[in-house]
Amino acid sequence: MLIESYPNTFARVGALYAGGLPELPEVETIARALSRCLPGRRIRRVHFLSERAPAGCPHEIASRLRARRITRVGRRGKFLLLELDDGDVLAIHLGMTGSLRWRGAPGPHTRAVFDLDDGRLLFDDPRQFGRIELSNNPPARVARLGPEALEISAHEFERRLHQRRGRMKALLLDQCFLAGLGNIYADEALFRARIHPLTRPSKLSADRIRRLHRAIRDLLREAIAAGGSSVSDYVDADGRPGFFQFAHRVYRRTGLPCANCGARIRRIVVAGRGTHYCPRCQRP
DNA sequence: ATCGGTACCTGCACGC
DNA sequence: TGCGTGCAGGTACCGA
Repeated sequence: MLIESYPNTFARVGALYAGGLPELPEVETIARALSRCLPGRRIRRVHFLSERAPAGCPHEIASRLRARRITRVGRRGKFLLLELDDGDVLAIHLGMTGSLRWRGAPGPHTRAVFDLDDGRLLFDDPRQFGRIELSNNPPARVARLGPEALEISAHEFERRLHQRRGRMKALLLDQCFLAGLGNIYADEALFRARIHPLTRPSKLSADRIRRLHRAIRDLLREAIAAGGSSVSDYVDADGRPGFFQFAHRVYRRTGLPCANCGARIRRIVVAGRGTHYCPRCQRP
């Protein structure tokens, strides 16, 4: 989430935790916002406030970044990519609670400060799952990502599914299989496609797979549209009504009635993650 | 090779 | 009231 006033947003019903997990739509929204202000700017100085944030030696990264110009901002999966004028790429992963702020003051959870020739970018991350990595080509973690969730064709999606044998929920979370989905959108996509999270890919009909492919695409597009609209003036983008409502048909709605059939939403653990589904709409 | 489980981390909800 | 405990999850890593 790109936010201007950290404490303000943080106080907002814990939105950062309940629904602000940075998945593909959030990172895409941030990338679009940053691509309007970062390209062309030069990095004056980088300061890491946590040893954990940088993937590698913080002093070396800061030194290599000094005086570099940012040429382009992109996204790959959940990675934010800042391309530099010397060909290096700064890959930022927001982890679970990471956020970026433009032109604010450091707060209690600020882990990195990027002073630019005009402006300042802050990296906040309370739980410190986020990472900042600098490399002269796509980092290994980025290179081994699967196809983009929004770009894969239905045919390719089906082909890759048939190569795997795990549970559908675990598969959707696997970034090597498909890049961009997190726990929220995995649950929501399976609900839309009426697929039980424990289903194995070999049990799915071609029609069901096509429905899942479409569900993922529609879900992510809707989420980006919602995020994008509220972030057009990202500077005070700390209120985005409508976004989280749409996202939560099953996610963290345990015990509440299914919007489709009224059955109570159930919660199980799959691949170590809380997994929410409708026992009636999503039969095994 | 592939899969499932665990560690990392910290704010918060909950119970005694 | 205050403290301890468990939970949340993206990714790396480990062992089977």
